[in-house]
Amino acid sequence: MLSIYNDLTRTKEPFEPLQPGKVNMYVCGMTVYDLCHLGHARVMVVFDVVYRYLRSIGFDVTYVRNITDIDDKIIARANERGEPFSELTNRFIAAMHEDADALGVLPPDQEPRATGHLPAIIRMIGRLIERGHAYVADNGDVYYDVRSFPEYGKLSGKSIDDLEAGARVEPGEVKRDPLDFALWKAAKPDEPAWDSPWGQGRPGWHIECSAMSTEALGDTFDIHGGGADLTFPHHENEIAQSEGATGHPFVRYWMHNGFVRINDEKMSKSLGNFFTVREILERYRPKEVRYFILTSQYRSPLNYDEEHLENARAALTRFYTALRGLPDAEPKGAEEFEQAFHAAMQDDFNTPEALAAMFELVREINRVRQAAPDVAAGLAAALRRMGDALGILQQEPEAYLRAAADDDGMSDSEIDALIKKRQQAKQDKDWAEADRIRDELQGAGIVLEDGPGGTTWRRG
RNA sequence: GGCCGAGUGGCAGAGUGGCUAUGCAGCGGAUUGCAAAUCCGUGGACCUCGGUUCGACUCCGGGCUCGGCCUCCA
Repeated sequence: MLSIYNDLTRTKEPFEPLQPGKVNMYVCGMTVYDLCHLGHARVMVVFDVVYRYLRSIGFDVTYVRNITDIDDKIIARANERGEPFSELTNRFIAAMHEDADALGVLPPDQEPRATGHLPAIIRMIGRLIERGHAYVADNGDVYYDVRSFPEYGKLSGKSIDDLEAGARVEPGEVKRDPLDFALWKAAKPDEPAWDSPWGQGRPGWHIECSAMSTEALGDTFDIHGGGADLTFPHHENEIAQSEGATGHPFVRYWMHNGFVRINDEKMSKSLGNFFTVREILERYRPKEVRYFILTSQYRSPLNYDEEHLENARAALTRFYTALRGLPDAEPKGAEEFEQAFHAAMQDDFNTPEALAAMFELVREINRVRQAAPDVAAGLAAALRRMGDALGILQQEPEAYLRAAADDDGMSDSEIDALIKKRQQAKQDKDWAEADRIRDELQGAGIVLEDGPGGTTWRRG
C-alpha cells in the first residue's frame, strides 16, 4: 500500500485516489523568464518519479504541470531586453523543455500556460466575487478577501491574526486587509493586458493555478505538488480560491519537495547563488544529475556539492557495469529485491532506500554472473525494470560506459587500435609495453579491464 | 518574534524500541603478469541533558546548533 506524506495533515497517509485506479496530479511548474536552475530540476525530477512510479504500479495518471508565462518579472525582463514578452517566454519554454528532456523527465500529459486560459481564470474570479470572496478595488484591481475564508492558513499552519501582526501596509494601499492578494491586476500603460469585466488587466499569480488545475482535473483532485517555498502563500491562496469558488475540497494530498542548497544555504534566484541546469551539464552528464537528485528523499534538503556529483557518477558506473554483457531476458529471480524496492517506494517515495535495494541486487548479479549467466540476465532485467520506475539505467550499458561527459579525448577507433597493440605486447609478454599503453590510455581518461573474454574499456 | 523541519560512522544518506542499511572512501584477503572490475571479510555512528522502559540512536520533555516559511522564489 502506497503512503504519501500529506502536508495538509503533516502525516503519512495511505494513498487512496478519488476514483480507484485513476490519479489526477498537478504540479506548479516554472515562471519562464530565465533558465532552469537546479531547484527547478529537482521539482521536475521528483514529480517525474512520482508520475513514473504511479504508472508502474498500474495507476492511470493524468499529470498536469503548468507554465507561468505572464507576471511582473516576465514583464520587467522583457522591457529590459526591449522585446515582446511572448518572445521571451517562448524562448525560455523551449530551453526548459530541452533541460527536462536531458534529465529524462517525461512530458506531462498537459502543460497549460496562463495566457492560454484567460477565460477560465476570468470565470473563476467572477465566481469568487459572486460568492463574496473577492472585491473590486478603487483602482480596478480585484482582490481576494482572506477574511471571507475561515480556513485560510490550514495548509501552512498559520493564522490570519499571526500573519497580520507582521504584515506590512504599503502606502496607497487599496486592499481591505493587508493579507488580501490580487486576483486581477489592472493594466498599467505599456503592459500586456486582456479584457475582463473589470477592465483591461492581467491575472495575479495564484489564480492561474486554481483555474487551470480545476479546469483540467475537476473541483477535487488527488495530488498537488511543488517546491516547499510555494506552501505559503501560493498554495494557501490556491486553496482559498478553489474552495471559495467551487465550495468543494480542492486537493487530497499536498506534496512539497525540499530545497536544493549550496553551502547549506537555500539556492534561489533572489540570493543569486544558483546554478543553472546548463552550467551543471557542462561538467556532468544529465543522468548523473538525475541520480544525484534521487540520492536524497524528496522532502529532505539536497546539498549541491561536486563530490556528490562524482559519487553519482561512480554509482551509475557500478550499475551499468553489472548490466554490461548480459543478454536480454525476462525479469526473474529478484522477487526479494523487488519487494524491498517497492516497500521503499511505497513509503513516501523513499528513493535512497530503493537505490539501496538495487545495489543489493547488483551484488547478487555480480555473484552469479560467472556461474549462471542466465540467472544473472533475469536479475539484470529486474534491475532495469526498477530503473525504469526511477527513470535511470535506460541506456545500453556499453554505450553509457564508453560515453564521456565531454568527449574531446581519443576516438573509439584510436582506443581500439591501442588495445590491439597492447594485446600483442601482452602475448609477447612485453609487460613494460603493455603497461605503457595502458598508462597512455589512462592519461586520456580511458580505463581498461582485462577479463577472461578479452579487454574491455570505459571512460572513467 | 510566530510557525515548520533537521541534527546518524571520513563523505553522502536510509532506517529500527533489542537484530549488518546502502554507495563512495579505508583496511585485509581472493582474483590478475601487474592493474582495473568483481567477490569475501573488516574497522567506524546515531548533537546534548533528563524521563518512560527489562532495554532507546529509535518514544516523551528541556537545551544547543543548523535550515526554511512568515515578501517574489521550485
